Amino acid sequence: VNAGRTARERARTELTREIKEAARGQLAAVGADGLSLRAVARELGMVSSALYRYFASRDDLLTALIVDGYESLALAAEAADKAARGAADEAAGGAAGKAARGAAGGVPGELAAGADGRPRTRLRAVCAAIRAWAHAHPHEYALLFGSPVPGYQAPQATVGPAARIPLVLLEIVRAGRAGGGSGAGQRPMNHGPGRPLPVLSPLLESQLRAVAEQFAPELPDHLMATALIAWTQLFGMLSFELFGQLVGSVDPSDDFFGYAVERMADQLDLPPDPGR
Amino acid sequence: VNAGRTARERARTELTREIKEAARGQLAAVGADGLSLRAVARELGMVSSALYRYFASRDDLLTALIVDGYESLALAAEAADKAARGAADEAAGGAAGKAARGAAGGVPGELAAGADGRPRTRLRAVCAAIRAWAHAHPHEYALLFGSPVPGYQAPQATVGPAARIPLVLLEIVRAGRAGGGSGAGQRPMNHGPGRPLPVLSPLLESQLRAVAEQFAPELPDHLMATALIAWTQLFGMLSFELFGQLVGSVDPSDDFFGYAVERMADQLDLPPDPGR
DNA sequence: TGTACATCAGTGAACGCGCGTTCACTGATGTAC
DNA sequence: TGTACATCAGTGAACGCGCGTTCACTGATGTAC
Repeated sequence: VNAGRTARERARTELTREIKEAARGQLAAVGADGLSLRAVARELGMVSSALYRYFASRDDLLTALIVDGYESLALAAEAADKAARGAADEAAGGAAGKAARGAAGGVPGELAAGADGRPRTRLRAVCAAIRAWAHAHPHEYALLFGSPVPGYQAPQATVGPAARIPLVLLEIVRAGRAGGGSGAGQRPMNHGPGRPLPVLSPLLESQLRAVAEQFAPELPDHLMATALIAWTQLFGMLSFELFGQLVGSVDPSDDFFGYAVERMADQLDLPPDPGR
Repeated sequence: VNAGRTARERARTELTREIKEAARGQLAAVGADGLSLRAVARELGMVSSALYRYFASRDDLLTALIVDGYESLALAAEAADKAARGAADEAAGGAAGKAARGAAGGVPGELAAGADGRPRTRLRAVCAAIRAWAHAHPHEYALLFGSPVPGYQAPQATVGPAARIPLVLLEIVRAGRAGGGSGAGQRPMNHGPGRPLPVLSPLLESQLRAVAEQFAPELPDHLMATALIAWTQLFGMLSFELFGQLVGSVDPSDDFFGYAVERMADQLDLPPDPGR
């Protein structure tokens, strides 16, 4: 595959990568608004106009960074899920497990300790991975989930990659419903003693169904809504943590985060840990 | 009070107000990073250097806008709560009600329809007010809760005003515990059938206690934690909504927001609506 | 294998812009006697 | 009530900076015959 590529082509992909890498460095140093083509060019020892051979404008470069960011975060989440899923796949050896391993190119040896494949374990792993990514790339996180860059309108290209992240969550919820050792997922959802769930408006119900039908058609509406709530909750916590809103209350917030994830798992009806 | 003030003094406070107003206009038009002293001065028909008589630097002006923003949002939340609380105060005529009215300078006539003073009603009103404020001032919202402005470090002055908002929430939770007509707040908190609450780590517990002791000492730890979760959840939803993360799922998100608030109320153990 | 032409990457200069902040100044407002 | 001085608001010019983007160009890489 690589043989057929000309020197020019290889140089081009290589430099495109290097430009984005330098831009990410800039991003980490000065934030999205401070990101300047000239600074990036300087760092690469090029003249600023040369960058226009690779990106049509500053906005184009930003878009590329955003897409890469979503992909990088999605990969981190998916990898964490795969690692947590691995052990159970191993034990079950079922078709689903094999398919998942095959698709993701899994290596049996790389399983994390304590990876038992249970949905709750997976949720913990995925949330921790997302949080770790956010902490490792705070400016990229801000670029993806913070205030929109003024004067920059995110093109359609960013929507697809962005959707991969909630998908991981939905998959876990689905597994929690199907697999649950204690049959927890089978009973009608309830979230408090003697307290019925709120009413779903027709509009909300149709919105939820539209989303569900693409990814998890068998999920009941209320569970789908709960997943959406969990999703916003997760990133709400991260934004508060990273943007300094929690200073003075639960800071450092590792334990609060962990606690909230457990509550989230309960809300999502994921079976509790065995032996409790 | 006003008589003792010199013409200079009055002109100064007036102009300070006008500058901030023009700056808020700028903010709404171009965002926080695009906010420029020169543009603000231009709008006021002044020369840019004149602004330095009122604000020592661009950062100082930004800080003032942030503080004003928190205050404006807190006022909106408090007013909504007061309106929802009003009816019950009227009926009960208790000391707490009178104190609240006195402190806030309440006017008996301005009660919203359906204001029954129940904690759940109050939560609904406050959440709706916060959301309305956010929608009315998206750039100010981004300034307060979005990515930090690069190169700008929020000074201590912004912490106090920021804390007023969660206080409103805590007050409602407290009322839900004390008042609950159905005695709902009295039983040990539970959030799912036969499912115990997650363990609170010692660190988290001490963090929660530290916060609680200032504002609501009698709140049990788990309820305090739930309030914190609700707080992050609320702003997580708003950020997703305003920053375009919900496009393609639950957009418009009015109904989703309403549903999430009901779930939040349930989590916070606020008594359900009568007749359900 | 060699030559002629087309494609492309990178250069360097330039355009036009707006920004935050400083500083010496003028003229108006306030204060003390 | 009037005068002398101090305080303060606003001016206008200037400093020094960095930015995104365009454009005509040179020289290297690729391609077709």
